[in-house]
Amino acid sequence: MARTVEQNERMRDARKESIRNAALVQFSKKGLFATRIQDIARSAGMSQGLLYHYYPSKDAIYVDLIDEALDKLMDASMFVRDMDGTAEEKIRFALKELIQTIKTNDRFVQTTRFIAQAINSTAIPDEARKLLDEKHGIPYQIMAQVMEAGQAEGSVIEGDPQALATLFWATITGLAIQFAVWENDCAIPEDPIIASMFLRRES
Amino acid sequence: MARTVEQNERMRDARKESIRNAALVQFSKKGLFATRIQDIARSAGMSQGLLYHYYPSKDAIYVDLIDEALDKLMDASMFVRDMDGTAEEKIRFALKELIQTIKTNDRFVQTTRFIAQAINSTAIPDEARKLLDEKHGIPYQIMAQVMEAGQAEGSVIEGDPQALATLFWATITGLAIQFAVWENDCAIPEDPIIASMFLRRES
DNA sequence: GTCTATAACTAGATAGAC
DNA sequence: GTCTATCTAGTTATAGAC
Repeated sequence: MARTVEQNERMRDARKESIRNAALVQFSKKGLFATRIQDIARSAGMSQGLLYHYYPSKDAIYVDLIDEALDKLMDASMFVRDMDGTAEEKIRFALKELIQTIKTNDRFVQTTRFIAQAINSTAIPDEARKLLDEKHGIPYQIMAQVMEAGQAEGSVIEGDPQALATLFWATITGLAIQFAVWENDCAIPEDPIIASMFLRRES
Repeated sequence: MARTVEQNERMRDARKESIRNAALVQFSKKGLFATRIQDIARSAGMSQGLLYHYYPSKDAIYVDLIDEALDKLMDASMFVRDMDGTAEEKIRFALKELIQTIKTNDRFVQTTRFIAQAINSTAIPDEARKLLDEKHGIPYQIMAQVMEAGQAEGSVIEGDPQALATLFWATITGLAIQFAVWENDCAIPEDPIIASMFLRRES
């Protein structure tokens, strides 16, 4: 009996994940309000009514997705911060990975687009706003720390580390949106070009 | 009598503009769907019913705003392209102006935020999509031309001019969104830092 | 021109059959 | 668990009084 219960749990989780997958695609393209609960249900292969057996409301799906997305972003930032190597290496590595991911990973692009929309909108659930306020600054702070370390080691240009971190993430976000919208019809720049913004010239 | 008619026309235009102003603020914060026609009417100091004497629908306001915004963006781009000076000077000038405008001009930031939302959404009126498809590429093309000229004159780094133009606008858009969201609580980088992405080092 | 009241519609959420 | 049918709230757009 215990096994069946456990299996049911797994089935239920899988179903919830397929709802989240469908919702992420819709939300990232259209935002919270323009996405109808019916669109999500259809796209997840179930009726509208059934969706409510897994999530109590549209907002709840949205909040779940925001939470997941922010956690991934934080984890990636912390990975970069804690990796071995110089600050310059960290910056180069992060940019290379991020640009590569933009080019190849649909899910990442959807997530970035989704977060960009959420940040850029005041019309999101209170709980989502709370999570954004709590967590979204962390990748900025981490990147500011890396920039500061780079300045100490002499590889990063002078200037406010916060401003450099803002520039870093603004550029990545901007590129991810461009790519999401224009798909293959969009020339993505090479990552060393972006890195050259932050790094001192070597002779 | 002709005078009164003319005055009425002016009054009417002024009223329409106050509607557009109110709508731009709302749309830029919340997007098309989450903005209620009542919000716009209230913010423009009139009843919901009266608004329909000036605009036939919410979509019509939206399309008017998109058209206006894209035209301004195009004009600014063409101004930069047609100004005197080297490509390097044009790039430096454009970045300086754009960053300055982000810092001081609320209307510009709202407009950028509005366009960013429109581009990043599939849920906009068909006519707005048509205008975006027609006009939004033009600033990119113009900037690509400037980058190419800069490569010819030796001031701009090597690489696909299209990709450099994408990077240029992605960075500006990203920064405008950041600033719109975090207002004063956001360190905006100096424009020469951004320029250094595109320009060769001088010894 | 301006407002209030309302019609028509959409979409989120629920109920109940299977 | 799953669906269809329904309730209900909220919003766009219109009608009609002043």
